[in-house]
Amino acid sequence: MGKSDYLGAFEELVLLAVARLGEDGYGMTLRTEIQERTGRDVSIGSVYSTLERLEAKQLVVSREGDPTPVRGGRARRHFQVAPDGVRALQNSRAASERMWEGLDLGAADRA
Amino acid sequence: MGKSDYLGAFEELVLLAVARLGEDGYGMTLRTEIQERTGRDVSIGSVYSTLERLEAKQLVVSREGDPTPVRGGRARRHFQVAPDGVRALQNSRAASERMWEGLDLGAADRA
DNA sequence: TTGATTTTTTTCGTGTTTGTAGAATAAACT
DNA sequence: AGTTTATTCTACAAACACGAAAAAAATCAA
Repeated sequence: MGKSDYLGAFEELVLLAVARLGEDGYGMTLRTEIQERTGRDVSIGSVYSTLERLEAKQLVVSREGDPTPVRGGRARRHFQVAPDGVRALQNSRAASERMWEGLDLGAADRA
Repeated sequence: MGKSDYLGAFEELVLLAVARLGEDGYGMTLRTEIQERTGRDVSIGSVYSTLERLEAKQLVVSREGDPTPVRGGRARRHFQVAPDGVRALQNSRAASERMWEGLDLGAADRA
């Protein structure tokens, strides 16, 4: 029942952003990374709830950021990809590649 | 509000399968195409409800199959990718490529 | 030739998971 | 206290998933 290990579309985006930003990624920067790369407008709430789901599935791990930076604002929560997250991304990419392999979209359209 | 033109993960899979099979694709064959390419077990109900959603969004079009083949069974409903569907796939691929671009998953993991 | 049976495919009904957004809250600095 | 930066909460919509049920076409049996 609905319990599948496959990534949702937005989950994959967030997970990729986490992977890209390495140890420094956190809610705010993950959001802009996605926005800049995809041109898509992303609400911060979506990012956080997705991060929570990814962490529940053990695809990412988080840690509290240093609470002593020279700036205002609450401490950051940094995210990193967990081993299962790497695998999930690899699988997802492999499946996608197989589906795109040799496909000519023009032909599909013309037919 | 929740109204986005972005493809869901499974929607993209189904749309790609439709594109691959050209004019001959219909529920059953689309299902096996996805299964064979991705190794993922797909329920027929999911395929159909997704096809309906895609058609409502005008990403695919369907037509009744010839009801005179030499075999039992109900007539087929064939699907083809519509112009908007082609665009949706292109966009989705472009975004994905930008997110994967230059990413080293091993590095993300080691960090 | 009618109607029961088999085959193939689609439709329905229902429950779960993901996606989306914004308001509320928290924690740090000045 | 006020400002800034960031996360958590809440609520609802959309997407996904499954199996049972229904349809429609062919075949078989009398």
